[in-house]
Amino acid sequence: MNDASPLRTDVRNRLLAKMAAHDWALVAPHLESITLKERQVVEVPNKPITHVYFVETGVVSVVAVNAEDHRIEVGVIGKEGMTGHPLVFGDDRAQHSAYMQIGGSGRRMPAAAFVEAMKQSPSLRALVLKSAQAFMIQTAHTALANGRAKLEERLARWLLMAHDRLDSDAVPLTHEFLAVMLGVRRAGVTVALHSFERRGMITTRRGQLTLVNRAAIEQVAGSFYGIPEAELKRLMSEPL
Amino acid sequence: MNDASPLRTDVRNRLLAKMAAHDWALVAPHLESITLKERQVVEVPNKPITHVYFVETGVVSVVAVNAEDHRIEVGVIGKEGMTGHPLVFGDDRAQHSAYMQIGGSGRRMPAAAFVEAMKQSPSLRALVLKSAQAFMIQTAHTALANGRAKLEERLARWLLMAHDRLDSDAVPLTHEFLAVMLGVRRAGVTVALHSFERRGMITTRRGQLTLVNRAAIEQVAGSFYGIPEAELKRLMSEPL
DNA sequence: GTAAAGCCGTACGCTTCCGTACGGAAATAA
DNA sequence: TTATTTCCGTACGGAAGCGTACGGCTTTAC
Repeated sequence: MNDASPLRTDVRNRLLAKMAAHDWALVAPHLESITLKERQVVEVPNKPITHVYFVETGVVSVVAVNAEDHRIEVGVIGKEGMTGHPLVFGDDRAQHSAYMQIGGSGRRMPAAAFVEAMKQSPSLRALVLKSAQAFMIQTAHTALANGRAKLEERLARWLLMAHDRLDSDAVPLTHEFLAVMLGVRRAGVTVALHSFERRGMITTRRGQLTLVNRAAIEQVAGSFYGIPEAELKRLMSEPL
Repeated sequence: MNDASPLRTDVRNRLLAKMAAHDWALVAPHLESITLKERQVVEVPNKPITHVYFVETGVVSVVAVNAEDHRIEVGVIGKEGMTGHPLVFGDDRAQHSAYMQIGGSGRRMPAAAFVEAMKQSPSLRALVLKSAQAFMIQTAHTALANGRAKLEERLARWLLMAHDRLDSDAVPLTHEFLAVMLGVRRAGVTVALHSFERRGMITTRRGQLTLVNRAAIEQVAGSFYGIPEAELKRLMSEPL
């Protein structure tokens, strides 16, 4: 498997990195490096997907919304994955809202080019299907956490998922946005983060918090964290 | 599209019914009619999937479970769909627990035969991908309901989803099982169902409830019900 | 027919989290 | 600098739902 193509040396997205050489050759010409600013919208519900984003730094929030504007995050995407899963299923439009929750950078390619590449390569299809499956598992466990976990457990889970996708221990987010993602009160997040800080698990300052004791946070999240991560690892370490 | 093959006349599963003739020809020889008793286990977490089930009557619950045995239903499957979605993604094992929540009947085929048929037919792949996507949308909205809806709203949503998949207005389930699926107390379900009954929305008797005013139940569920159903319709009415 | 098991109705105290709101501190804009 | 906005800390009453439990009714098993 030759993946020593010059352009690939600085690819940090794990899907792009894992692609077979011939799939990379299919995809690379259409890739565009792009900075992803926080709050930048990536997908709009019921609108056609314009690009597939391969995140390299930063975190995308995928947020389900209903007719009464109730909303909640159903999953996050970072350097381990890609946006635009509906394309993988043969659909052309997004179901959920998706936007950069934490700014960063990545590559993107037009949806049409992605669909064309999928059509041409079974191995590429296999790879992106695994990515979609990993995301689906994440969504299922989000449903589990939403239904059964307490605020602190869910918040800890979210911090761990963000941490997994960042290169630093700092999470540049306001309480307000954490609250929106979890579907809880802003004030509730403030109190919970305070508790975490008092217990030496994080430090905080305006608009940012920093993990300082990940193990303790894992303990709070308990078994609500871990399965999607283990499954992702399994899926991505399997041979194509 | 010739779908007048003799065996197809009594096919009530919508996926099987929608298959192109050549896909049906690929699948049919491996199908086995089967009765699906309530509580019958269909998939076990982390175990290989043995069969794909095309439900014709009855309802399958797909339940996510974590290491501490917290569990919650992440989706239901009836005559509109199939079990064994991980196979569609190229995986051979189940992530979640799946079992007949309401008994019925259907057809099943061995997982290996299903995988082989998928390999041979792009149109079959396209169809089952749509089914998987529809289920994924359902899971996302379950996550939304779990995080933001009240018990009554969630219960109403569940009753509607079950009703959509049954041929009668009767739902043969105990409060206990409804509670397990929603991840709430059995007593909470009892009280909520009482309220529904007082409001003339359902009638109840031991181990069974009957919808009598579906519109009223839809009103309780509000916008937590409907999007996955609309999306399913859209996906299944699209050309392949 | 009697016993056992399963299911439902109800209750009480308690935890969690909501809705709302207000003031102050920090950052940003003018 | 000053004004404005954003963000955070805190508070209070209240709603929702939990854990637990007990008793009675219904169905099933023997």
